Amino acid sequence: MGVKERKERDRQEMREIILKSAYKLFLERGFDDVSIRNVAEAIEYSPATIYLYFKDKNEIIHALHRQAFEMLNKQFQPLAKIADPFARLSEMGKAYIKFAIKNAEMYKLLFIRSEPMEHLANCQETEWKEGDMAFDALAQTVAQCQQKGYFKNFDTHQFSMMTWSFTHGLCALRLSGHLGRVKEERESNRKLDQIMNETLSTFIQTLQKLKK
Amino acid sequence: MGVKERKERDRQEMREIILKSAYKLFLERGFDDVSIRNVAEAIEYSPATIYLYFKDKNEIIHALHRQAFEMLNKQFQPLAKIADPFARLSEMGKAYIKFAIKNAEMYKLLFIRSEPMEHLANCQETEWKEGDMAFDALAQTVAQCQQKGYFKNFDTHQFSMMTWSFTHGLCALRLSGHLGRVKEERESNRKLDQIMNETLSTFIQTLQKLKK
DNA sequence: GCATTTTTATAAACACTGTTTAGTATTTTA
DNA sequence: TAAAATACTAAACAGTGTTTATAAAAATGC
Repeated sequence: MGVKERKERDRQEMREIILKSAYKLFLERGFDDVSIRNVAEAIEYSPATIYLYFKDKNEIIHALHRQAFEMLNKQFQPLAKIADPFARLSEMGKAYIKFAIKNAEMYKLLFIRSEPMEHLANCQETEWKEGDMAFDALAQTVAQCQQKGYFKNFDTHQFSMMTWSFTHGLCALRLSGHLGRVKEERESNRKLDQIMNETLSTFIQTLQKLKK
Repeated sequence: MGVKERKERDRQEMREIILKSAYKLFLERGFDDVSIRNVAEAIEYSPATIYLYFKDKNEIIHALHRQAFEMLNKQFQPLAKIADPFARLSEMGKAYIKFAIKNAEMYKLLFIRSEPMEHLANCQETEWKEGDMAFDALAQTVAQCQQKGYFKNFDTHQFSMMTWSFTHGLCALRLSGHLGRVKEERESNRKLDQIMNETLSTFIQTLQKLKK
């Protein structure tokens, strides 16, 4: 009588196959240039079959969104062992930027696209575990910095929001192509990666001076 | 023999009509939900006619992109009369955020969408007057702050990049719907506008402490 | 003024998109 | 083995950006 269980396993397996294929195609061609038909062709099923396993394209997006968040959180895990919280904060910034550059399409999915957030809102999900986990890692580090005397008289949450806004802004400008269009960067022959590192350094320097 | 001149005027007029209609529809429905056919219907011409005046949809986007930049630069103009450069910098941040919230679709066009930048690259345009103007307004203010003793030992350009990254990041997170999904913000009943202002304040405070 | 060339506009088509429906195989259950 | 449930798909629907062939209108040359 394990039929139902096996069917459920098969179902999840098929979902995984679809997601894996979609993920691969998204990385290759970018998000907007992959259609349901492309995914169907890749897994050698008809387009309609996809809709037996996912409500619509947004549900696929959202599933990948969760996976991408797990990837990002994994990038942060090794940094937990850095004892000095300020050094850790700095390395988190670097890791964040590195992730955004290396996984551009995934980063867009995580933080730039509106669809995943809209899907979340449509599902009436009030929680958002993956997102909270990533932000908490930042907020905790900020809190520990404050315990060590940095950023005194700042609200921990507000301060964390600020650092996230900065780092995201830098990544977003890079991925949208705006960074390379700034006059100074156009005319210099510095690589975009270098520009980003320098801008991050400027921010870290700024924070460093806040140690009372 | 002024026929050619009149025809050129008519041509520009038609381009304006198309742009005006497209702009209106974009504001109403958002960018992705307006098709060439919608624009054509609004101006009571066939879709193919649009292609006699614009190479493709991207050229329309780019034309609106330029107009949006002029709008943004106009928002900054009144701030030029603020004598204290630090106060001006602060007000520029506020004006920037206000613009992003009030003209969400235009902001997306300006700084989030990749298409306008891609179009710029495809045209082999090396210059970017509108963009430079906006950034220069920021860089000049930063430079004047430095003359007054703020942000000493920082590179003007790097520092300007940092402030832009922060402000853009904040706006981008808001417009993509991520801001309202942060745990603390979910659970508080503060308005998103208020959150943004508080985060900006935190940033301004941070900068203020950099006055040697 | 009339024929010829140039310009302007469009209907229809092309190759796509996400998604739904109706119908056919296959598998499970009774 | 017959009935019910499940898995799958071909075809269609309504839309997208864009191109092409064709018809109407306007400007030009004689």
